[in-house]
Formats: sequence, C-alpha cells, structure tokens
Amino acid sequence: MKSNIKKEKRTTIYDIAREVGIAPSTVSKALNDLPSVSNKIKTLVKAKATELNYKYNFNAANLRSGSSRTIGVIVPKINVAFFSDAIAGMEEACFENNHRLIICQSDESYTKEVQCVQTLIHQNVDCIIISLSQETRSTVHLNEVKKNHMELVQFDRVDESFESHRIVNDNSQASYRAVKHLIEQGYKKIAFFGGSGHLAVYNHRKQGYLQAIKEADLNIPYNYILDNALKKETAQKAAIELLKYKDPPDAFFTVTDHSALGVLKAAISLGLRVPDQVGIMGFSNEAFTEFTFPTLSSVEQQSKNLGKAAADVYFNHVLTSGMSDKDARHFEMRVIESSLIIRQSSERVPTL
Amino acid sequence: MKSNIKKEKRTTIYDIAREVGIAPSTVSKALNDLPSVSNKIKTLVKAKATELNYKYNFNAANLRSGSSRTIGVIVPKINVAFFSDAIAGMEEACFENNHRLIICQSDESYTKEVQCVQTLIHQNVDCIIISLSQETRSTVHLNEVKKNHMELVQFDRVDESFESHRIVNDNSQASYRAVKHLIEQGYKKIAFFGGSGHLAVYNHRKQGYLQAIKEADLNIPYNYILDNALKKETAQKAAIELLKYKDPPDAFFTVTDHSALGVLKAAISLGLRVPDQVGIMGFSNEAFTEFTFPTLSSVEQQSKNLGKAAADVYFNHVLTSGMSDKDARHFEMRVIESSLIIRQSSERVPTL
DNA sequence: CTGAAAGCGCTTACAG
DNA sequence: CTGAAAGCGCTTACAG
Repeated sequence: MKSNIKKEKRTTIYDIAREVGIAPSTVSKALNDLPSVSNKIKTLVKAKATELNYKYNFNAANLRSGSSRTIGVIVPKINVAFFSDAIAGMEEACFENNHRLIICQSDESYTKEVQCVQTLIHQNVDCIIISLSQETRSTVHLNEVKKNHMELVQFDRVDESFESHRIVNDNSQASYRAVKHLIEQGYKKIAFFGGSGHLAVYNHRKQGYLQAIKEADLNIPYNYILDNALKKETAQKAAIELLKYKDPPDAFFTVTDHSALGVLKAAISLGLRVPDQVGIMGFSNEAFTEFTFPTLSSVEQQSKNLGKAAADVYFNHVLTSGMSDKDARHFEMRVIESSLIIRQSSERVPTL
Repeated sequence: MKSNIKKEKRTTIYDIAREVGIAPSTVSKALNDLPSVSNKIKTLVKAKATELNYKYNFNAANLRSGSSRTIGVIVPKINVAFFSDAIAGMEEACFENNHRLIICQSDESYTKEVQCVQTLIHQNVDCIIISLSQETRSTVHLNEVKKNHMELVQFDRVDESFESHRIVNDNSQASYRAVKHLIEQGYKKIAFFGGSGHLAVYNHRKQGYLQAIKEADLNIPYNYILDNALKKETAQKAAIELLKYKDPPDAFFTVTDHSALGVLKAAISLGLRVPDQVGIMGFSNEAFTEFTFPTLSSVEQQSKNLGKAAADVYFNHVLTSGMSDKDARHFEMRVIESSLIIRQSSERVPTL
C-alpha cells in the first residue's frame, strides 16, 4: 500500500452538472456568463461551484477553444525601471480584459531572446509583445511568431524593417527638446553619447540631437559625437578624455542615464562643477537620477502608458476587429510623448 | 465568403505519425525521448517534426498528464533588485529542469496578492514560490494553494507560522555583523530604522542589531530605535529629528537602502559629514548604493542564489522524492548567507 | 520496441 | 433557454 491518501480528483463541470441536475454544457455556459443561460441557473451553478471549490481548468478550455487568453512579453531586463513600469501597464490592460501576462527576459542576449520566443509559442500565447535585446540584429525569430498565427507587437526597441504593430517613444523629438534645453541654459559645446547604430531608438535620439545643434548653428567638433557609450564605465572614460581635451565640451547629452552617471563621475573626478562648468542630461528617468549629487536631468518616457498602449493595440485593434485577413491588414504605429525632467545637473543659475 | 485564407491547422503528432508511417503514441514517446523507443524512430520523428514546423501543445499535454511543468512566482515588486535577481535565479533552475516560470507581482498589496494566487491556481502551476507583500497579515490564501495540491515555497518575506518550505537570508546574523562593523569603526551611538513588526525579516534584522548593541554594552536611548521607517521620505524626516536631538546618534543602521538614502539626505541637509560625523549602513545592496555620494555601505543578500535555492527545493526535494504522503512530510528550511559591502558611508579613516 | 484505445476537462455548433 | 455529442492534441496504462 504505497499511499492510501489518494489525491482526490478536482471538481469539474460534470460534478456541478450532476449536483445541480442539469447538463455539463449548460454549466459551462453559465460559468462563462453566456446570455443564452437563465439567471436562475447561473446563480445556482455559481453557488455550487464555490461550494465544491471548483477551479476553472485553463488547459482544457484553451485546448478546446484554441485561444489561451494569454499575452507573452519579452523584455531585455525586468529590473530596468523603464521595462518594469511598461510591464505594469501591460498587466493593467490584461487585467481589464481578463487576460494573463507571461513575462520573459532576454537578458540582452539574442540567443535567450530566441528561446523566449520559442517558450511563448509553446505556451500558445495569443500575442507576443517584444522589445529587442541589444544583441539582436536579425529578426528571423519574429517570423516564427507570424508563422504560428500569433499577433506581434514591438515596443521601444523595435526593428522598423519588420512589419508589425509598433509602439515607441518620440525619441527624436524628446532628444531635440532636451538639447534645446541645454542650449537655453547657455551651453554651447554639447557632446553626444549614443548607442549602437543598429537600434532605431538610439538613431532617433541622435537625430534629435543633431537637429537641435543644427538649428542653433553650433560648432561641434566631430569627436564630441560618440556611439556605443551606453554604460557608465565607457561613458566615464570617454568623458574624462573629452574633458581633458584642449577644447572640452561644456555639456553632455547621453541616451541613457547610466551614461549620464558616468559623465557625472568623470566631471567630479576632474574637479569640475556640475552644472556650472559641465551640464548633463540623461535619458529614461531611472530611479537613481534623483539620488545622485547633483541630481540628474533626464527624459521621462511615460513607460507605464507605453506598456498599456502596447497591450491595448492587441485588445482594441486586433481582438475587436476579429480575424481580419492578414494581408490587407494595416499595422498600428503609436508614438508616446515623453517629457523633460529638469534637475540640478542641467539647470544653471543665471550668472553666465 | 468571409475569409478564403483559412487559418491552416497546426501540425499534430497525428500528422507526423501519418507521414512517418507509425502510430501517434509512438510519435509522442519519441518526441519525449522515452527509452522505450528506438533511436532510429526518434531520429525520423524529430526530423519530420522540424520539417512540418511542429509545435508541442502544452495545453493538451498538461490537460492529459495533470502536470503543467510550470512554477509560478509571486513577488511584491519586480523592479526591486533583490526580487529581479531572485527571479533570475529561479529562471536558471527552471531552465535546467525544463520547466517554465510565470511571474506575478502583488505590488505590495494584499488584495493583488490574493488575485495572483488565484491566477496561478487557474494556470494550474505545479508549485508556487512566494514572498509576501508588506500588507499581508493573513495567510488564508496560502491554504488555497495546499487545497489545490500545489507545492508552496516561501522565500525572504515569509510567514513563519505557516507551514511550508522556506528560504531566507541570515537576516539576524547579517545585521549583527553590520552593526559590529559600525562599532569597530568607532561609532557608539547607533540608531536603528526598521520595518513593520509583523514581517519576520524585519524582526530578525532588529534582533541582530540588538544583539550587537548588547554585546558591546552600548547605551542607546529608546528613541534611537524606530520601526516603520522603510521609505526614503519617512527615514529622512525621522533622521533629521534625531540628528537635531540634544543627544544625536553618530550612526544609523537601516533595514533597507531606501531608508539609508533618506538618512544620507538628512545628514547632508544638516551639513553633517558622512562618514566622519555620521555613519550609515543600509540593507539589500540596491544598485543606487554605488551611485550616491558618498557611496552607501549595505548588505548583499545573494539574491540570485536565494532564488535558485527556492526553485531547487521544488526540483530536488519535492519532485525527486515523489508523491510522499503529505502529512508525514518535512519542510525544507534553508538559510542563505549574506555578506557586508563596505563603502564610503561607514568607513572612517582612522583619525578618531 | 510498437500500437490501439481511452480519457484529461472543457467548448461549440447543432438540434430542440 | 437547455442539452447531446463531438473533438481540441496530447499521454498512459495495457497488450503484444
């Protein structure tokens, strides 16, 4: 006798049907609140369900109906404020629409991103929302999603050449305004620390910088403009070099806050006063920007709204419109406006 | 003619069976690498599966087998370094054991935590790993997990009165060592900023503080010891009050880094030099502790290991031992050792 | 080592 | 408004 405590079977709609004295199909309809069932029966069924501790079996329902009522999201890092806030927005939308959200992180690795896609396909999610990893240069894995008849929404770090719904920030506009702000504060020699060229987000931020510079007709030496300076350490090194240069910048616009932090450390280490001698403006409004001394100016990306918008593309546009024929379908393209957060690092007291 | 592009059916094991010329049950076994199938057939089946773009259907398999090969984790906040690192550890363990991980966040709300539990039960996960929200004072919802025959592992913020596996930090020991470090640096009037008393983690951290104080035979006024000062703002206010007190503390041990940050701001705002006049030591080693000026000392909790250990309790202990009869079963209780990270805020140059 | 058959717990046309 | 019946795509004893 290996075990006499046999795992009692879970309650099914058949148990409820038997107890209430109706057909299982009617129980199913009652539990799903279909209009074709009388309220009397609905009440009866629901009461009995609670009484018997009935738990809806998603696996069975999904297998039968072919839909999982589940969205999968793939982000590079869940512990980056921008992404975790975006996820919070998606969760909100999912909750409102009675869907579930499965979160995967690619850890900025292409290989892991491909694995995430496979996992979500296996889970049979209805829709995949993705923000690409730094490493990702090919989007063949996204074709897999289409092949499996799942909806695809790209957000933030998107591949513009891959056709799908896209939700992004107004990167170029935001950067333009950020640099304009620096110019208004009297900075004239503004350096730019960007990201790798294959990601559209960083390209757009660079465009915004260049536009502002051009409009103000500023003279910027070529070596002020740097790509691939996303990380604190890289930025710090690069900033030190520039600041020691015979003709040093008087301000930095960086496409991440980590990069801005590196610049701040560089300035402090050289005994330069921020914002008097060096102005700094980052991007993303990470939590730590409030904690540094001086505090760091940055761009707030409305990440939660952006996440909600991404999920809502699925709920409002795709789900409601029904199974439109894919070929003729148009893809949603939404831009979420960001705003400048001016803190100490870029605000000069009007003495200069 | 509503749509002539009919959604082609997905490939099933029946399709593979037909093409290879064997029985569906054999295909299933081949795909699952069961030893009872010849290598020749396995090779054939797998090749055909790839060729037909076959995707394993979890819903069907789970429905049939009764197991979902899925673990659900509930954390208060995914964007807190401690939790996101712990999740990374769980993901690693899940990947090694061919399981999936579903992440839910309670957002520090009891109501949402209950919802998360319901969601995961509906998803039919095999095991729930949970760290309780700040608000949680009752654990009736955890009984639901047991009722549904799912394994339960508590980690970090655990309810010690609820029987389950538990993985925690050496909170008391770590705090003891942290305070001892402050004492060795010559601080004599060490204040304590704690959390709410109903959570065991914070109680243990307080115990460690008290023990170190007692051993060193320090005289601490009662008002140096504060509960419910987890947040930056609360801590900042409280610290200002204490530092203006006729007999002010010369150091603070706080149970979170946010609290430590509040103290740092308070000290700076009063023109006090850290660490010369005021020593500060936090807890959790949040990313921003490196970014402040001066940098903050803290306790590193090995969060990734802790997360991995939590998942491994399920894989090694529960899964391997089979369906042991629940009543006689013992619960795992593991303690992960943390280490001190000494930074500028607590290290006095030996001049005092 | 291979296969025939039953069944996991739902949903969904269809009939009444 | 209610119900009978088929089927979603697997797995798992069981027989050979």
